Amino acid sequence: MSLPEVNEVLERLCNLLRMETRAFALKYGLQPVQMEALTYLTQCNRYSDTPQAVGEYLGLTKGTVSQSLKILEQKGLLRKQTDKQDKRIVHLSPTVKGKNLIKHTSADKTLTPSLAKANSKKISELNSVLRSTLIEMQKANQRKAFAACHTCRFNEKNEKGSVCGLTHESLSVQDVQLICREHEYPS
Amino acid sequence: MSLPEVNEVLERLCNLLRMETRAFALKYGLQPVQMEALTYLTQCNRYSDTPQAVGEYLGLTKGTVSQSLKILEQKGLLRKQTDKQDKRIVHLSPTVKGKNLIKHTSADKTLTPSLAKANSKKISELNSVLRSTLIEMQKANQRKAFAACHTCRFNEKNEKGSVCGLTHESLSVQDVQLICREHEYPS
DNA sequence: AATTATAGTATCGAATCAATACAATTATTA
DNA sequence: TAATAATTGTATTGATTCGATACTATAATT
Repeated sequence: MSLPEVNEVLERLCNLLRMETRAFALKYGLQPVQMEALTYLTQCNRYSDTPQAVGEYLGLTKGTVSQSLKILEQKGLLRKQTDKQDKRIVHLSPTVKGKNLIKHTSADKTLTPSLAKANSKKISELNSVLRSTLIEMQKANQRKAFAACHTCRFNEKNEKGSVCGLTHESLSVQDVQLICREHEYPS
Repeated sequence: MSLPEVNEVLERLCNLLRMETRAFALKYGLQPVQMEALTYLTQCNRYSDTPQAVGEYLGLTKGTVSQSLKILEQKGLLRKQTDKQDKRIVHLSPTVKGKNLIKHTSADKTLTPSLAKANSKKISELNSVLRSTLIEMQKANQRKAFAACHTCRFNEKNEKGSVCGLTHESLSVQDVQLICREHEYPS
C-alpha cells in the first residue's frame, strides 16, 4: 500500500516548495505571506478582493492579514479603496508595480521545469488526482474552495455569456476565470 | 497544456496543507516548525539527529533552529546529548512524551483520507510522478535529498544485511528505513 | 603550536501570527 | 423608529519565527 508514501512525498514536496517560496520572496524584497497575498489579489474577482477574503484564502485571521496588507500598501504594490455601497468594505487592487512584480515571479517558478520532465499524459492524470484531493481536503476541513466562476454551481450561462446566480451580475469571459470566495462546486 | 494547471493545484494543495498543519500544531500546543522538527527527529537516523541536520531539512539557518529546539526541550519533548567522540555535536532524541505526540498527530492527518478516495493504481502513479518531481526539484535547488538509506548509492548489501559505504557501519532492517542527511541517489 | 574549520548558542531587529479590544458601518428586531 | 446585533476592518500586545551577526567550544589542519 503506497498511500502513506504519497502522503510523505507530498508533505516533503510542500516543505521544499515553501523553502523556495521563502527564498524567492526574499529575493524580491517581500515576505512569503506578502507575496502570496499579492499573487492572490492579481487572480481574484471583484467580490473577493477584501482583507477578509485574503485571510480566508491564506488561512489567517483578519488582524494578521491587516498588517501584511499595510506593508504592501506602504511599498506601493497595493491600493485600498472603500466600497461605494458598503463603507465597511475595502477593495484591494495591485498597482502596476505590484502586477509587474507578480508577472516576473510567476515566470521563474522552480516547480514547473521539474514537473515538465514527466510526460504529458501523466501530467494530466496528476492534475485530476491532485485536484480531487484538494477538493476533498477543503471539504473535510470546511475551507472554502476559492476556485474560478466557470466551475461554480451559481454560475449560469446565457446567450450573452455568464451570470452569477448570487449577485445576478453578468460576468465577462475574463471574469469567469477569476478566483471567487463564494465559489461552490456543484453537488 | 495542463502544466501550469498542475503547478497551480499543487501550490494550492501545499497552502492548504500548511494551514492544516498550523491549526493542527496549535491544537497540540506547538508551533508548526516545532512540530515539523519533532516529526523529523522521529524519522531520522543517528547521523542526522543534530541541530545542523534539522536546519538543512527544514531549509532554515542553524541559529533559527536552535531556538525552536530549545523550546521543544523546555517542553520535555526532546532530550539533548553531546556526542561521545566529537564534543561539538549534539544528538537530539524525542522523549517518550514527544514520540507519543507525533504518533497521535500522524494518526489523524487530513491528507490521507482525502487521497484515499482515488483508486490504488492512480495512487501508485501519483507516487512515482511526485517522487521524481521532488528529486528533480531538490537537484535544481541544490537541496539534500534526506531520503532513506535503502535508496542511497552508499548503501551496500551483504549476507548479514546492509552496510553504509560512508561510515562502514552495519545497518539494521530498521536503520535502512530512516532518513539520512548524507543520502545521495545513484546517478 | 598556531591557524582554520565546524557545531552550536546568544542576541538583535523585522516580521508573523493569534488574541483581544476597538471603531465604523450595516442589518435585524423589538 | 430606536435599540441591539452582526460585520468589516484596524490597532495593540506578546510569543514566536527568521536571518544576520557575533561568539564559544571543540576538532582538524598546517
